[in-house]
Parts: sequence; C-alpha cells; structure tokens
Amino acid sequence: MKIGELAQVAQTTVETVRYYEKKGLLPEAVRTTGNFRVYGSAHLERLRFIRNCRALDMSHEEIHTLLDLSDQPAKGCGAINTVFDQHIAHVDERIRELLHLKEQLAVLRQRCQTEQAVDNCGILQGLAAMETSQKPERHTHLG
Amino acid sequence: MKIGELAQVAQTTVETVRYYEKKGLLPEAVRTTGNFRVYGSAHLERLRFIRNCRALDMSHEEIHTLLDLSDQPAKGCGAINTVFDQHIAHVDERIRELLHLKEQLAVLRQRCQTEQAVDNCGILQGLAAMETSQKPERHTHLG
DNA sequence: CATGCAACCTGAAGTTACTATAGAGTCAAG
DNA sequence: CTTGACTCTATAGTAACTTCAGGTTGCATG
Repeated sequence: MKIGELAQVAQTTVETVRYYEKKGLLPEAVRTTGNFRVYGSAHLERLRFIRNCRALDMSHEEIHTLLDLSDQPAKGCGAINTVFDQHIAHVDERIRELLHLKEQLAVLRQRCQTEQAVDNCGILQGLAAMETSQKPERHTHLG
Repeated sequence: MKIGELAQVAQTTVETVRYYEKKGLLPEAVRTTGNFRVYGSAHLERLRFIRNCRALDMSHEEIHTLLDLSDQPAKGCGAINTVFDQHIAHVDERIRELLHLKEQLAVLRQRCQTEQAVDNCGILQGLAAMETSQKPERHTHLG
C-alpha cells in the first residue's frame, strides 16, 4: 500500500508517517519506479505501535528505546518493563503537579467573587504578590 | 538595577528576561551609555507577575491578555476572572486526560508481571494490539 | 597603563512532535 | 491529452524557552 492508505488505516496523517521515517522511528520504505513509498504489514504494525505509544504520551525517545528493545528478542523484557514503569512515574508526577496548581488556582479564584474595579481584583493582587516558590524543573516530558 | 540582578530577584534567568522583552511581555528597558539594560521596580513587579502566571502554567497569550486588561483600570475585572476561569478549566481538562492515561497504563502494566521472553511480554503485546481510539485533539495548551 | 574576567550585548540555532506551505512530479480515468 | 487526486522534497512555523557563537563594557588588579 501507499502512504495515504497506511496513514488512514493507522489513524494518522501522511505527514506524520514521513516525519517518523525521517526521525528513524519507521524504517525507510521501498519505492516504486515513480518514487512513491510502498508499505507492507510490518510497517503498519510498527506504525500502530508508535501511535499507541504516543496516545499514552510517551516521548519519541521512550518509543525508540522500546522499539530497539523489542527488536532484540535475545534479551528478556525486564528493560521494557522499566521503561514502562518510568513512564507511569512521569504521568503520576505530572498529575501531582497539576493537582497542586489547581489548588493554588482555586485559592486565587476565591479572592475575587464579584466584578470589581481592576485595582481591587483579588486575583490580580494575588498574582502580583505570590511568591514563586515552585521552580520550573520538569522531571517529565509531559508539558 | 541591571538584568542580572533583576533576573536573580525574580527567580529566573537573564535569557528569559531578554526573551520576554522581545516577545512584548516586558516593556523595553532604558539603556546605559554602554548599552546595558536598566530596570526599576515597575519592571520587577511585572516580571514577578509574569513568572507567577507561568508557575500556574498560563500561556504567554493568557498572560498578555491579563496584562492588557490590568493596564486598563477603566474596565472592571470581569474579563480577568473569565480568563482565569478558562485557565482553571484547561488545568482540569488536562488532569482528566492524564488520569485516563494512567488507567490505561495500569491495565497494560498488569499484563507483564514477571521477566519473560520479549515475545511473551504482555506490555508489548498490548501496545501492538491497542486500538487507537483517543484522537490527540488538545483542548488545552498544557502538554 | 595593560590585562584579565565577569557580566553584558546581538542574532541565530536547537529543543519536541508535529503541522502547514510551496512547488514539482506521478498516475489513472475520462 | 488533460484533469484531478495523490505523491514527492524542502522549508518554515508552532510554544517557551535554552544554548551557542562572537563581540562589548566595565571594574579590579598587576
């Protein structure tokens, strides 16, 4: 099949497929005489795998690692489980961060219940006065 | 004060300060004869405000809007509250997304409790077989 | 006075994971 | 033989910075 069909059955776009190839997540496809890419079921499987990992918010780096590991059947799957567990930890971390943010936002929100003059707006006052305690170190690739 | 001191007291970096100026979040600073930027307390206040908004994961666009609104004391703070409420909704949405992810990850994780041959790894099988139901439409700027 | 060094300057490129655009080539149908 | 859908490459844009290269400024020391 050609790239359009591949993209469609894998629920993604043509541009994304070409992008994955350029980034080395998908192996290069065979070309027709007219220079069109041609794909088989192995490509489709791999692309589906990648898209599923992305749907779980894994980074390309994580996916690359998983693909490399699964291409080496000699080794067991311990390393795979490790990558997976680390990713779960990323997600947990980000959830904790966001819950903390939500709390701070709720506190600020309470400071302005009614429409007022800007000078009296409790939210603005809070935003100006807050002490930036949180350092923006990201321990996760999740935004 | 010069840019280094400003950055330090506002808990950020020199590069970030220059970046905010270029992007129009911070007004341009007066320069010394040697072309060094010089800042006063108004700049510091605004920079702190921006950093606090960033600590709450607001986008530059949201911050820009807030700054514009607070520069117009004529109007009330209704619009400000609206921006704020929308941001809270962004955070909530992202939390929901991540909780959903976490659930899917947990299910997958259960499929491989022990070290095995790669071919038998339930996680890999799951990643290959999953149906990409979730479309990656982002209703939030939070990654 | 020369020299060293930290702090400052500008402009451009790199980061992530794509998306979008421009301009050109391929191929099957009418 | 032309139309139109599909494909190709290469480049730029997105968010919010960070990093880098290469060049000043200004203060202190020898």
